[in-house]
Amino acid sequence: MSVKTMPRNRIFKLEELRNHCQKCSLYQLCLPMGLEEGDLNKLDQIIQRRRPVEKGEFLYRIGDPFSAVYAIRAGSLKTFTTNQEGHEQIIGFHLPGELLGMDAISREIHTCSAQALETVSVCEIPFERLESLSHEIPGLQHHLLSLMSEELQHEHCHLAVLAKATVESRLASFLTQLSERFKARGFSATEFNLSMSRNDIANLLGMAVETISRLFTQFQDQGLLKVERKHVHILDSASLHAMANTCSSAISEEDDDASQNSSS
Amino acid sequence: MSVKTMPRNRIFKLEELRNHCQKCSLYQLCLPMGLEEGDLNKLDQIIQRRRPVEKGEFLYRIGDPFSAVYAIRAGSLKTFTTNQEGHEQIIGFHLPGELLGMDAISREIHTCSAQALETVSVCEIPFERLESLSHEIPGLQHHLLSLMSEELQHEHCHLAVLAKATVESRLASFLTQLSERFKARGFSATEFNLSMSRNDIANLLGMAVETISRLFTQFQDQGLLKVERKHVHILDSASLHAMANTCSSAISEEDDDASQNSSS
DNA sequence: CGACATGTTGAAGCGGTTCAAGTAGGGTGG
DNA sequence: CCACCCTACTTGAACCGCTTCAACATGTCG
Repeated sequence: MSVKTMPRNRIFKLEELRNHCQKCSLYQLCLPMGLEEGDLNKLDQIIQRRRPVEKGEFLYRIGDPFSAVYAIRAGSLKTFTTNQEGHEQIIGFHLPGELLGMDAISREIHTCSAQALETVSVCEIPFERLESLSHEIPGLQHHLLSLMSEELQHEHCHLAVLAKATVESRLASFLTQLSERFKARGFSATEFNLSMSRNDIANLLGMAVETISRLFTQFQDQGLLKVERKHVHILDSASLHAMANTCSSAISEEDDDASQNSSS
Repeated sequence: MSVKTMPRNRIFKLEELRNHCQKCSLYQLCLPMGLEEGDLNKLDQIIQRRRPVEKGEFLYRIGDPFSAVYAIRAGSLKTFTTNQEGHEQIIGFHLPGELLGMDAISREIHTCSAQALETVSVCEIPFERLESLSHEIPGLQHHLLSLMSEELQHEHCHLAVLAKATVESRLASFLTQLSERFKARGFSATEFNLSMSRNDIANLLGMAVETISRLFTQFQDQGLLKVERKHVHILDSASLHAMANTCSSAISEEDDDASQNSSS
């Protein structure tokens, strides 16, 4: 019933371990989507809370054996691969409510590293137990597949951006998507802090840091946004969105009113 | 027991519908991996064979309702998205034994189009039935997740290539991976025909057709390969592989002897 | 307060695109 | 079977978007 001996990680207060998913603010984003209360309890029982991962620390590294997936409760991370020459390529930034590590399923070792951009709190979900639970709970299996499918769609858009988009379009696309993700989490879509460095953004978008810097100034001069170090305030999200020219599958259902909102 | 009324598609001879997965040469690549005989039969019963898809025809298009995934039996396809301006971005080329369409799970509509590069034969697998079968068959659920995880890994490498690699490195990476995929299917790893046009390759790798053309001549001059129209003969796969500089997760388990093979 | 990381701005250089022209297949109809 | 066309591919030369290099500014942390 209660969580058994916890592997090498300090655990949190016991009451937090019970019925936590129901209380979690990330309810819709994370795993429990569409599950019934009884099922939620079952899920809760296999979830472990790990001690916070401090900025710069790794949640896992390339080559680590795969044993669990991680749901982000707070903070943000970056995932990246390394090529033969040791060059680091950032795959994505990850926000609360997202599930990390599913790409390791087939090889049973992690194929990218996950590093905290700020202090991060995660739920560790042993994958074997999650998998067997998916056999009992119909919605869970579908939800796992669904999450991976979303990840694929997102990568497809990222591919399209890297393959052909101009630098303006890349940054616009990045900011637009980030804005929408914040919005989905109940934060402001127009004002937020970047937890990642310019270097990380440049890396993700396949360009030079200097170019990112120049673009931020350019966007500011054009009145698209205000930026001061990490803080970004989007002023003209419609233009930014038009500039982004993302692939059609990236378009959310509420795009129309999003562009109406700020076209004034 | 037998397959019911087939939706709008001509069906093949009835005996082909029975126990087919066991006889299929793509046994290890496709779905049945690690399943027992009884399970294979269950799977076989939900699989439908569609009439061949001719070159240029679509298996599905962006926006089509998602009802099935497709296992490629013969031939090859390309999948691509379209951005707001209508620009087509190729996501990947797909060979026999691969499963197509899983990226549509979450939205229940296809987010990319799949078009045949040559005459293609596919097994159509109604997704709802595949999903419920996954509840009965433990290995199947894992296999589905595993396939999607592999797809993610592959996209990660593609991302890394598009973000930073030089044009030489991109084409080398493309050829190396294609070669390995042919090898895995029992074809020659050093001699094969490209089913896609130079245009398609250029699009996939985010560069101009002219550059692809120049690179093929350059590679030939360097003695890395011989190429005549669609036919490619790789002469120095070791150098090509070194040039590729792919992300480490792309490295297959047998890379060592692969590079030894041709380093003479 | 100094030292180091991070970010900004300017100027030069180059990798790859774009434009332009030409070549080669491959299919069609006479 | 050949003449024809059209598409796919190749090759050359000019151009330009972005990177690279360099110098400086600004935060941040011990």
